[in-house]
Amino acid sequence: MARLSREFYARDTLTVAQKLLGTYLVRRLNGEFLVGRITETEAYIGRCDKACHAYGYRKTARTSTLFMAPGHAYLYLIYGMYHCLNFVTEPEGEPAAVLIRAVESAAGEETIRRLRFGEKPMTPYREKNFLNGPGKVCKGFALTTADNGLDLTGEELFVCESLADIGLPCPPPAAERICAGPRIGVDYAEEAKDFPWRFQLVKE
DNA sequence: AGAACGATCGACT
DNA sequence: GTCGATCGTTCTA
Repeated sequence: MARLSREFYARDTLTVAQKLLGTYLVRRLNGEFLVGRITETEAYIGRCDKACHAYGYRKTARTSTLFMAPGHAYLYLIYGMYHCLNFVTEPEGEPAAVLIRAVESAAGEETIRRLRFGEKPMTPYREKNFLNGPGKVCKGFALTTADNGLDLTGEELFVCESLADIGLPCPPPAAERICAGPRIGVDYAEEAKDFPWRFQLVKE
């Protein structure tokens, strides 16, 4: 199966964060493919970014994942009850990552719905708030700290450019552009709180 | 050992 | 718009 290579992730984090928009997150769970089209990302760069867990190259048990080779998954628990999915970027030794903030379901939707909402019926409210946040993405794709450190060049979790890469039909391309803005929930990060390092696809 | 806090979400006014 | 849930990580001592 064609998938993004380690070289894809080994680049500048701001580039990777933008290039990931429109690609497909693929999670293999019990033989089924759960797929989401990535629509929103944020960049975190340890070298210079006070919002990054590895700011100033701070290496602890948690941040050690950020020091792995590019193309690994960094998952952590936030607020005691949610998880966040990131992809490690930059050449190995530069701790940095891209946070996956939102996706649109593209395959395996039945399973994703059940993981996300249990047996609760869908409503317009739930439809609107399906996978539009980092904790929601992890819930819908059954990702937890148990998956921390997964190699994205492997079979369980990876990203591909096109649905054709995993043998699925491709929807027609939409008219979209990239919009940049400040990141969410990092008001404590002093000057870094205003960095325009959040990227999303918006319809024309 | 203890305390503070968080890259969030959903219920509620 | 506000607010509480809930617990691992990190820092201080």
